[in-house]
Amino acid sequence: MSKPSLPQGTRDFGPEVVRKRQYIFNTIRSVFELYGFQPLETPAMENLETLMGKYGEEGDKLIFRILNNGLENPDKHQQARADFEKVLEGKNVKGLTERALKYDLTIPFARYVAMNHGQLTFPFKRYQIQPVWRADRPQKGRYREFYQCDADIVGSNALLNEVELTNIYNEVFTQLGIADYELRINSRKILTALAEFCGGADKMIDITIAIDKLDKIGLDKVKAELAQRGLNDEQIATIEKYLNISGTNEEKLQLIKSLIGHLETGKKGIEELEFVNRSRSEAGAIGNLIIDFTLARGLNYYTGIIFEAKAPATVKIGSIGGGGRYDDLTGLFGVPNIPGVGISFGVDRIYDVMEELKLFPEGVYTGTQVLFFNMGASESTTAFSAMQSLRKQGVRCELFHEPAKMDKQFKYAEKKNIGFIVIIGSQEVQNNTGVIKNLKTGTQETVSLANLTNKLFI
RNA sequence: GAGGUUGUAGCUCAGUUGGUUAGAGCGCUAGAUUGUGGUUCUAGAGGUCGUGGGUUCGAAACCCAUCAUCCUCCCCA
Repeated sequence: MSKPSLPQGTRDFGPEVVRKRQYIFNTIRSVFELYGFQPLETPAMENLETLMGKYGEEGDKLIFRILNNGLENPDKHQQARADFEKVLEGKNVKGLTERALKYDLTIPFARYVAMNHGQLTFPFKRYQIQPVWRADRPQKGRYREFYQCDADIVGSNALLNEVELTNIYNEVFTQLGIADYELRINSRKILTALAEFCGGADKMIDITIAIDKLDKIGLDKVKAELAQRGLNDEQIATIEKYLNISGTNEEKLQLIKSLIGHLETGKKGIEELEFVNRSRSEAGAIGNLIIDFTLARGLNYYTGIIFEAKAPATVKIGSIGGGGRYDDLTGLFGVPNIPGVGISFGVDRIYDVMEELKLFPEGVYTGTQVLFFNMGASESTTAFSAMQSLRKQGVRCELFHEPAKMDKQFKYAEKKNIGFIVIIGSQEVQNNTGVIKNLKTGTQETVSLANLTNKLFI
C-alpha cells in the first residue's frame, strides 16, 4: 500500500495552525460585524454555467470541474463518448461536468442576489468566509484550496461605501499588527479613459495587462509589450506619460487631470478617487492609502474604484486582499441595475505574512490550563469531580487518561504547554485536599478541594 | 500551459571518483528515579535510500522513465 498523501496544493492544518488561522478569521469577522455586514454561506459547488465566462479566458481554465456521477451506466455510454470527444476539442459539455467547485465568493454572491433580490433589503451588506478552489499550479503563497473573506455592499452607488471598505482594511490590518500594509486604489474609469485617449477603447484590456506589470518588469519592457500588443509609438508615448505620474496622492490627481481630465469617463474616475482620498483623510485615517494608476486587477467585471492591499514590501508575497466596484454584477444572471462594491481578504497569505513577521500574540497558543494527575483508579474519581467543578467555572482542564508515573504525566503537561497541574493522590484524598503546582514558576501549594475553584489558573 | 529544483529514519539533513553491515542531530521508547517535570547519563527501536526499469562484478550515487515536492513565468488571493 502506498503512503497516504494530499491532493496537490491542499494542506492539513494542525491544532496550532488552526488556532492562528482562527485568530485571523475572528478578527476579520468581528470587524465585518462592527461595520454592519451580515453573514452568508453558499455551497462549495455551483452549476458550471454559473461560473463559466465570469473570470475571463484564463479563469475558465482554472475552474475545478466535477465529473458527473453515473457515467458508467451502459445506457449513457454512447452519449458520454460523444460528449468526451467535444471536451477534447475544448468545449464544455453538461453531460460530463454539470457542476464545479466555486472559484471565488463574488460570483456565487451575485447568483444569490439575483435569485433573492425580491426578498433582500437594499443596500444589502453581506460578508462571507469560505474556501474556494482554483486548478492553478501551486507555488509560494498560492494554493489550490484557500479561504477568502469577502465583504460586499450591493444596491448602492454611494462612494461612502468605498470609504467604509478602506476603513475596514485599515481596521483589520491594524488589529492584526500588519501596520505597514499598503492599500492601493485606482479607478477602472481612468483606465478606460486612457484607452480612449490612445484612440483604442478596444485596446483597454491589452493596455491594462501590460501596465499592471510595471513594478515587476520595468518601463522598457512594458513599452515593448505594448508594442507587441499592437499599440503605435504615439499611443505608447501617451501611456508613458501616464505611467510617469508620481508624487503625493494630491499631486497625482492634479497630473492625471491635465492628461485625461477633459474626457467624460476620466473626469468621473478622478472625482471618485478624489472623494475617497478626501474622505479618508478627513476621517483621520492616515497614510497607507496610495493612489496608483498602474493598478489594473484582472477580474473584468470591475467598473469603478478598484483596491489592492499589499503586504509590507519586506515580505515578498504581494497581494493580500483586493476588490472593487461593479456597476452591474447581477446583470449576468438576468437581474440588471444592481450595483455593488466589495473587498476580499486572502487569509492564507495574511497567515504567511504574520508568520514571517512573527505577529501572532502569545495568547493564540493557549489550550488546556490545568492537568489533573491520575494517581490511581480510586484517586482519579476524586480528581475527576474536582476537575468537573473547575470546568463549570470555565477553566479548561483534563485528567490524565490513565494511572502512570508522575514523570510521564509531567512531560505530557509540559509538551502540551499546560500551565498548572493538580495532584490528588491517596494522601490528598484522605485530607480532602489537592496540590496545585505552577509549572512555569515551579511553586506549589496544598489547598482544600472546596477552595480549588477560587484559584486562578493564569 | 512553459521552464527549473529537490526526493535518504517520525523531523532536519550528511553520505567522498560507484566498493563491505547507509550515518548524525533532534524526536520516540525504556532505565538511572514506585509522589515532583524541564537538565544530565545509559540502552533500545526505527530505512522497499520516492517508484519502475537499465548500465555494472558491485548503485543511495550513473542513465531513462514515472510520481511527488518546492520554485519561476502566465495569472492571481
